[in-house]
Amino acid sequence: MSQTVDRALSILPLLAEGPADLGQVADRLGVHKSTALRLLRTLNEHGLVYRQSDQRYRLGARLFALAQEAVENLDVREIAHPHLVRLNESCGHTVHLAVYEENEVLYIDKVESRYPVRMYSRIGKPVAITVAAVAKLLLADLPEAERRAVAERLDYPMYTARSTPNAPAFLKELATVREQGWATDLGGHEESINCVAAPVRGADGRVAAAMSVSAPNVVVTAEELLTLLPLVRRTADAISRDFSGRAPTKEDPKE
Amino acid sequence: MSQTVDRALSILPLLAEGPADLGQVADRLGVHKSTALRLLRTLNEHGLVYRQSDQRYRLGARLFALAQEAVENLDVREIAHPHLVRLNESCGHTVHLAVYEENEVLYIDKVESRYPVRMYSRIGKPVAITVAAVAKLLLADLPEAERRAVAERLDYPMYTARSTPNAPAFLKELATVREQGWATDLGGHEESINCVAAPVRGADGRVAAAMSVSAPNVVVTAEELLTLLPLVRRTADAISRDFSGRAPTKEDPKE
DNA sequence: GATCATGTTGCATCATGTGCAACACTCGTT
DNA sequence: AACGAGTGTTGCACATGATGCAACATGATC
Repeated sequence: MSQTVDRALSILPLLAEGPADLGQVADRLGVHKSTALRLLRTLNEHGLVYRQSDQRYRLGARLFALAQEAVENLDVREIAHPHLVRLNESCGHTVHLAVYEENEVLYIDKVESRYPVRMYSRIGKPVAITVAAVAKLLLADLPEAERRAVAERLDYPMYTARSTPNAPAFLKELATVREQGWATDLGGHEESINCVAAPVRGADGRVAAAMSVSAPNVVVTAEELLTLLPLVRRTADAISRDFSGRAPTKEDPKE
Repeated sequence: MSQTVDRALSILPLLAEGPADLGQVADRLGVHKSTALRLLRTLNEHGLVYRQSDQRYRLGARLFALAQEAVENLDVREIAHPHLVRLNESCGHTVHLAVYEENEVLYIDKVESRYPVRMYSRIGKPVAITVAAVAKLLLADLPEAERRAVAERLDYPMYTARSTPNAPAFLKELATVREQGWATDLGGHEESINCVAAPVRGADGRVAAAMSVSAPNVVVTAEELLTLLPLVRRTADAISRDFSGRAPTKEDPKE
């Protein structure tokens, strides 16, 4: 669309791989050094790119700040947070909130387990989309055609023996999830970790987000974790009510 | 420098305030709607901006992913992490790692407290620069002139009665910190929270990062927390050794 | 069904971004 | 010291590509 901006933005993922100097950037963009220089300068002025002491460029601090502000401003997140905390208080395990956006599912909130053995994850980190319970819920709600399309173009890494192996298996699983209105991940991502998840729906009934409770085998067995399902579903429903009750993506409280 | 890119990037902070529609964006940029549209489209293609169901734009998912990758790739962070974990295991409190970059100090790593009462903070979030112990260490090491300049242009919000009130007081504090090689924040940000911090130095002796241990009054008193100082300093020194031993910002292991 | 607000497209104009070539600078080499 | 390789930087002439306009589409409101 806009060539200049397109080039400038292409620099970001490139730098995400690691610091690079002017020449490398110019080469990989396929432009003259002077052009790359001007683009980098502009990015630098906006704080998206930082020039370190050895003159190489890397991603800048403003990027974090922007991502921060963005995540803080998500309506669902704000509404859901207190519920997640309460759920964590009553069961003690790690609680996640995730949304789907253009082929990615990502965690937008997390309340840490109170047990010493924790699960690795981070807000903003893309989720293992083919196995995570929250991902199943979010994808299961997509329109038939899109769901198929997404399923087809995904990779199916075998994190463990229980990982979803391929697109047909995934679609089958999505159908089940869609049917029952909740999802699990029993050791599909990490051998010893299980999750149960439930959907948060907006005013239009579409799944707007998904929340899950995760715990390692060493703390509770899968069966024990499943006994939490009603509680998880109740929490998700409560969030849905709060979320769809007011500001159904439409009007903003302020401005 | 590059007008088009400059305009496009100006959209990001604007959207960080909250979702906006095409008209609003065009107005605030001072350009024609069609121009704003093309810029937004380009941003959208790169995933930095997302178009929500009501047609308004907001910051997109790729932004998080980028910030994630960027933070994962920071050399200091990678090297420091195991040390931070070990420190957390031996004292149980929240451990932070922070760096300075262009007028901002931000947390780049964190190990959560094992106590139920936790401190609010998040990786990527800019730190209260005038009071945080880590900020003092990072700023204290800047060259005289820059330190002065930064101190002058900062705001000095009075979070509590113990917050640093103004530039002269801040510079005085920085001098002390520089002298003694460690820093504290005793209720300067949140009334009930205290921190002790120590610097991580690169091969050139400059402060490359700073780490801190934080705990609320209800868990340990300020005096008790101060007894951890030697341990914190030893940890920071260990990180410094690891960090300056190899890859002192110069050559990259790979490529 | 008329009116308004908003998003979208095609196009002519010329401002802007482009690559080039020359220059500055820092290293490491002899 | 002098040299040369590698890299970052500047000024400039050219034409590409970004711009605003005006016309069209869409959909909400009355």
